[in-house]
Amino acid sequence: MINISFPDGAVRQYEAGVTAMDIAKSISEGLAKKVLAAGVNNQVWDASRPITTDSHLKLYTWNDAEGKNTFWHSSAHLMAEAIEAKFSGVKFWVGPPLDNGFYYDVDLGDKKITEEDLAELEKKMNELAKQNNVYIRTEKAKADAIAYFTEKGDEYKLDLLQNLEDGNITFYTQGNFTDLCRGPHIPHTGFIKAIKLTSIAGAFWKGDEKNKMLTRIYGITFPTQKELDDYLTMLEEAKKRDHRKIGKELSIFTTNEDVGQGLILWLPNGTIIIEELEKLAKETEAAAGYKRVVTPHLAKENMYLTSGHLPYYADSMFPPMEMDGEKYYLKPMNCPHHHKIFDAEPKSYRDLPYRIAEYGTCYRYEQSGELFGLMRVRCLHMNDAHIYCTKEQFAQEFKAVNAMYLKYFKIFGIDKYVMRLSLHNPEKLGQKYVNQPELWLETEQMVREVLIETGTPFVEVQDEAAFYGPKIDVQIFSVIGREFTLATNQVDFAQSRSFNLSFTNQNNEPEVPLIIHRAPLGTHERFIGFLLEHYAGNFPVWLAPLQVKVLPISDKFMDYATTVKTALQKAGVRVEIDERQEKIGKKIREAEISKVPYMLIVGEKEATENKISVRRHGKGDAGQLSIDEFVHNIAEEIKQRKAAE
RNA sequence: GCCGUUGUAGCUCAGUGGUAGAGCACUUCCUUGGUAAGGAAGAGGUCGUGAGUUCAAUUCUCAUCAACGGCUCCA
Repeated sequence: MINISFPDGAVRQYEAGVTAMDIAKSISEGLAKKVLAAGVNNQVWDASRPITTDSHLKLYTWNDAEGKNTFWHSSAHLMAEAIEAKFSGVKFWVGPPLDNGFYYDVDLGDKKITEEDLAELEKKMNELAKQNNVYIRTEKAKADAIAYFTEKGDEYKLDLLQNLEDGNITFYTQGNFTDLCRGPHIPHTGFIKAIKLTSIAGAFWKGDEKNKMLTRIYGITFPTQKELDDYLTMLEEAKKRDHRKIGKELSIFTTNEDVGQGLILWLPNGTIIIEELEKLAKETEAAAGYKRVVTPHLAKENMYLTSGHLPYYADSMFPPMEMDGEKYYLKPMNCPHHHKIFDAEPKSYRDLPYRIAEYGTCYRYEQSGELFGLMRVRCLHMNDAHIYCTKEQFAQEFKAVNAMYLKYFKIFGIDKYVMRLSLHNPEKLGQKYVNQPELWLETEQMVREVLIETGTPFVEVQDEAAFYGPKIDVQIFSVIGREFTLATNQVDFAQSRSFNLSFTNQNNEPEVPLIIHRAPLGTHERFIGFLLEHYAGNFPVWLAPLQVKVLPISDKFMDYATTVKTALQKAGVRVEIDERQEKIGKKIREAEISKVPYMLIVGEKEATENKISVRRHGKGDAGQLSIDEFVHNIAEEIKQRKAAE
């Protein structure tokens, strides 16, 4: 007999060789029907795997991440079985679970899979799932496994085997499909009741673009049809918030083939948002002691050799323009220009921290396949600034920048983000990162300490630093789940040396400053793209391109509507009158659809009483106010940059 | 850049080897209406672009441009 202890502290005795499934059954049949996997001494096991020693046991169901992962991993195997049944001779790479669903990378050889095939594969999967085939775990010696896949001619699984230790090699079989797999798996395929194969995509083998491209098939499965339906509905809802869709509906931006890929044309509505953001940034930066500068979009080759951009960043730069025997580059970042400004006049320690800010226009050659609406573009406007400071001043300056983020995030109500400490990769020193190993470690530690000291939760990620130093990135997710860096706060120990920047310290000696690169509002492009999704187009009043729409009941009240409009315009409010000969219901409907925060309905009643009837977007009738009251209220709401409700 | 899909009116989308349709938007007229769509008429597209096959191409083929889903890469 062995002792099995449960999360609640209970300990019960079972025969050695008992499975988690047996134990679940001994508790209740209902529970047994839901168990997908087991946690045995903090390892995830098959619920059907015999337990032979005293153990801690957790039972995982669909409600646990471990349960879902196992479910989706098993679903990947089920899909593989269906693929093998339909396409003979395919080879499989890996099929892991994802946050939502799973994929399998396959080499289809000469064959091709199309969207139409997905429906057939789903059908086959459903058929196989209904057979309640159990997932059978077997162990093999490495030599046997190698022999097995050599005979099969499966170079992918042989490659996987290379990195596995002998004695731990497991296979799983369900129905007619056997795969090299660490597991674990759900008890049988019958748990999988609802299946949707979502897309086909190419994926480089091992994620290396030099390797062959495999076919990746994505899918998602659920224990019930309802959950699948809910998931698909949720996806549809998310698509409605997509900034590309809302951006078009609200006339925020457009693109044009003749202008070029990734080059955004900001329409008047989008430009209003840009100007409001710049106003906020300029106020905030002025208060924080930044000075503003303006620099050109171009610079000569030599500067980018000095800065390190050409050695480390050339792939992201547009090719040079030649003029009078000189090569000129469009700037991918503002920093080199700013360094020249720092260097334009001698600096003493009294001038530091020297903070210069610019809404700089940068051009980056992003590969065509990476462009994505406003989130990934080739011409971007950065909320940029550089702080030149001493080592002693660094922590305080860096903290002040972090505080600035948080202040902005509060204004915008941004609360779903991940702070990422982005570190270098020592293996890529000299290629992707400047070759100064000690300075990397030293500055990374400085940044880490600032984060710890301020109690900011963060994750550390290797190989995400800038070429000139470590950084903190604020990661956000688009509605369709893509991750982006929204804001960034970076240390640069490299460029001040390469540019020979110095200041005179208190001992009358030259000293090299540290540089902080920071962009709390990121770029206009990405920030507004994010905001469109964040607010689903329902901007707070201060940001809304049109803040008030006056809706006359009929054109008899056009004069009064004009009086109202004029009063608002005088207070700096963005206001229009709907002058069309339409019924009020239609005017309201269209104002609602265009997401104008305030609709003011004016007719007989209002005109005689010198009032307006207020309707708040998304909320409906908000009662009557005098013109003066309303003007005062909205002016205050705008001034305070009140959050969207 | 790579793999795959797509490209028809301002928008959303039908459709066809014999030079195109719907709804909404737009224009005009009627209507002057009180909190999410009043009625009628009209205008609008050489079907992304270029070549090829064909008596004939928007439809088939190829190339190219762009968008979308991923991969790789990154604010």
